[in-house]
Amino acid sequence: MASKKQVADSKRRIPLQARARDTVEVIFEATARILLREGAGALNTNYIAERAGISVGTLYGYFPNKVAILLAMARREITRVTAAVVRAISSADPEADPARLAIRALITEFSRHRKARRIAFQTLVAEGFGAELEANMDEIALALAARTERIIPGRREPIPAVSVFVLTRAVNGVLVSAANERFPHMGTAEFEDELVRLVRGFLNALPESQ
Amino acid sequence: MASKKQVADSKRRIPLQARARDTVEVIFEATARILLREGAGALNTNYIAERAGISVGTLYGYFPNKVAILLAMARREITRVTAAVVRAISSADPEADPARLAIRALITEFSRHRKARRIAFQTLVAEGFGAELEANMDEIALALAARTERIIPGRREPIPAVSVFVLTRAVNGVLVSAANERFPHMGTAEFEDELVRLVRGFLNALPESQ
Amino acid sequence: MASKKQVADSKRRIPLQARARDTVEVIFEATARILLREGAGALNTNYIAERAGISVGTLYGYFPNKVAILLAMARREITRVTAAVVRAISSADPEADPARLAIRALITEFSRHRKARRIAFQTLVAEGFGAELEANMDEIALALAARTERIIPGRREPIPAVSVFVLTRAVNGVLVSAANERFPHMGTAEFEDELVRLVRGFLNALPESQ
Amino acid sequence: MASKKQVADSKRRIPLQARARDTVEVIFEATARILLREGAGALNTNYIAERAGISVGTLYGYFPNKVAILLAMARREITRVTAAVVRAISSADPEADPARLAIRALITEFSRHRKARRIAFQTLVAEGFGAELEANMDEIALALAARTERIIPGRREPIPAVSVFVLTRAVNGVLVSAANERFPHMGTAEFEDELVRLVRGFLNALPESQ
DNA sequence: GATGAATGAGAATTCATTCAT
DNA sequence: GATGAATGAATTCTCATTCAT
Repeated sequence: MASKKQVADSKRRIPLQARARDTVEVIFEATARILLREGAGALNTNYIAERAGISVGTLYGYFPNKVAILLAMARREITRVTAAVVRAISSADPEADPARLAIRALITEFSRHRKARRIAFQTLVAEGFGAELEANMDEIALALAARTERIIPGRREPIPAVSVFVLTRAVNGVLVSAANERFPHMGTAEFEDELVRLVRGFLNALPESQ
Repeated sequence: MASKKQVADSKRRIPLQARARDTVEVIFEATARILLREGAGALNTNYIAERAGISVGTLYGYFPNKVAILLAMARREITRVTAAVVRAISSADPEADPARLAIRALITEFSRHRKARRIAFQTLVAEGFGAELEANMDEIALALAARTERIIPGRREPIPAVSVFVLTRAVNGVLVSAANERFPHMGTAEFEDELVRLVRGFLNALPESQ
Repeated sequence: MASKKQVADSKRRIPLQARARDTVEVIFEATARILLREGAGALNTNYIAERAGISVGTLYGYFPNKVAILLAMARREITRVTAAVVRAISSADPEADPARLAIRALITEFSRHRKARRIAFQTLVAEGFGAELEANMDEIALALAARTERIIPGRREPIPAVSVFVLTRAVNGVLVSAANERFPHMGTAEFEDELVRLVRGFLNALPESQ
Repeated sequence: MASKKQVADSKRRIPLQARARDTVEVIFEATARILLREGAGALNTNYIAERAGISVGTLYGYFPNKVAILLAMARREITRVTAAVVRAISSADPEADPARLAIRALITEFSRHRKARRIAFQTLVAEGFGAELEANMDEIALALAARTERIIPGRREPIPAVSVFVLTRAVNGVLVSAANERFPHMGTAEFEDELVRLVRGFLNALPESQ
């Protein structure tokens, strides 16, 4: 790693055409595969290009530097997860428990790409881009908060920031660990139930919930 | 030419004598200081040795490579945290809530060395030794489980494995995030209360708790 | 960190294009020059690159390590010597003694590059590729054997394997020693005569030479 | 390799006592084993000491530097071979052919230690100590020359220097190759016969052999 | 005499990035 | 747009040798 320059390069071509989108995809896949199979230590731009079946020069046509690749991967992942959760909450059966819907969506998303995504995230945190990554959890929280009343019937005041922090990071922590440790119950109803219990238990224990 | 890298490690100086322990300590301190003040990108073996006031050769007498240093640091940290929590639960005032004692000890430990430890941990996970990290959480859980009755008055059956998993990883997730994101409430009573609420809320919601 | 050394060599630039051949040549020349003028102790990859007027990185694009350079040089040299001798035997005056032609060609070839080739050869043997060296002698012997009748007039049966071994290694031993010891008579007619005498004397002493 | 200093160190203790002789022996054995099993590239003083079961410090008590170890090994070997051959020529049945006796002794000696000795020699030649090593062959030649008349009945004039050179290096070359290539016929009567044929054939072909 | 931790100059090797084709 | 050879600063790692105990 130890990058020297990280100046955003605005004149890089934006992936608009199908070809360009393919190339980016191919780069992401190669990166994920290396991260997954050989670890962060084996990740380097020449190797990514080789595995992606393109030349380094081409790779640098799409990303200004190595960190940018990881950053783009992580951002896309974040966007995906957030969108999936928000969609789940919004579009679903109005009878259903929004917390459970959110958790179900999160479990589904976290089951994909597992390790590669985590390593991408970690690399980024190590490079100092952690803040951006955490922000998305608050976005999800926000979407849920908009339905506070449905989640905590009768409650009107917004949930305190500290509580939001604890709850979101708790859920995230469970999912990350489950993905990392290849937790065997990851996809089961039991696991979902436990996570829901975690959330509901916490919310029910909130004070002046009235 | 083309040396075959002798069995290695067997010839590594083993930290047994006082002098050796000092050297390892000095290497850890230098590593932590660099990580803290200059970031992971500035970490290299020559620099560690220089800051530690020893020669590179000596450093390589104790660790086979850079990653090994981080790994050793992470492992030591794990041992420390686990020990501190177990100690807190065991030795303390029998009136006190064991869950709160554990959380308080965890918060204290996670507040130390933040950045250095985080990078060491990330290395450990990135290199595929994540299992060790998780193992210690289960050790803590075990210590707590031994006091199930005190934590959940009246309950006799052991808490199910999935529940233990969810709870431990939830707490860990919150603490890791708080440390990583330099969460401003990290040391406050409010934060502790919220974490305790997370735990108690979950436990109280457990079924057939009788 | 801890890179796993990607499959390697597959990504090594393969000397096919004119440019690449030039680079390899330039590396060989620089290596030979250093060996010649400053000895094996002064040979290191950075220095080779510097003398070759290329960057170390480029050098590593063509050879995976220092030993590989010496190995490649030795192999090329083997090929050269063998080809020169075979050519001498085949294309020359039908009146001439093939044994003398072969010896003359060998002396000519062994007089070139002396030191550089010797070190390259030694490396090859020391690294366990000695068999290659020997293989070429057998190839020369084969070429000569095809002319057995011209060499030993009247003889029909092939020369026994042990005899071939002794004769080829004897000639090789003399030439190697002459090159290594900077034998002052190396280029003289007297030296050639003595070698021819060695060969002829041996052949004439062969039994059942009907 | 690439030693910087090679000043002979006269104040080194001379191996006189049994203990000292043992230590030297143990060092030689370790060196030979490494050379044999792992090649010249794996040879370093720390490793030799480790394999020899002594400390580096002790090793340096017996040899002033790394090259000195190889040199001592090679010298001892040379002395052995030379002595064995001279002994064979002198003490044996006066009826026997001295050339054959010498060759038989040489074969016996070359069958021992094979590769390790060769690598020691090569290393030394590469370090510039080749001349000394070659000298011994001339010593053997001298011992044989003293019996010229017995070897070439009737001849009085000494054999010319060039002829001596060719003959000694030829025999040496055959033996070295046989040892290196683990020539299967190394110990057979046939092999001995061929070598004798090489010598006798050459000698008989010498001019003015009145 | 033996020990082995420490030294540090020096050699090997990597990899992000550029740029001429 | 793509290519991939070239670059070289930066790092990792080695090992002969010393010397205090």
